[in-house]
Amino acid sequence: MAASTTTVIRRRIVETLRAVPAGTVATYGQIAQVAGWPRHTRLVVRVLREAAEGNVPWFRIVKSPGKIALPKGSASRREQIQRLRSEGVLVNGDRIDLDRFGWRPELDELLFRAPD
DNA sequence: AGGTTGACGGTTG
DNA sequence: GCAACCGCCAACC
Repeated sequence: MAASTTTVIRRRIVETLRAVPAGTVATYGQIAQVAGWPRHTRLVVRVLREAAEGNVPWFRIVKSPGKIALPKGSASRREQIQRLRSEGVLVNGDRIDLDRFGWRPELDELLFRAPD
């Protein structure tokens, strides 16, 4: 059976989400870009909402300025902050310093590269 | 088929 | 720094 294009894109997005290491955060746009579909950030949002149950680290995804996207006062927002802190990510109010905790896929490559 | 809806993002004032 | 505005695109009326 032929998979629709969006299904393929969603699969790539899920793969990318799973690649975000613990102790780091990625932005919605970043996930879309790394997945290879840079204009599909809104699809990332959808996938995230649906996969809140799946084995996807939904709590490691934040807005581009490093701010928590979930509505203030929501239980899910508190859960996200708690989960992030529990793996060592510093959360000041609703912001995270991306320079320190932002995911850098390039660095992951270094880890897997054979030493010179 | 056409309008609305978002856990968004870059740009602008 | 922030908020409004527009561009984006699949899902859902």
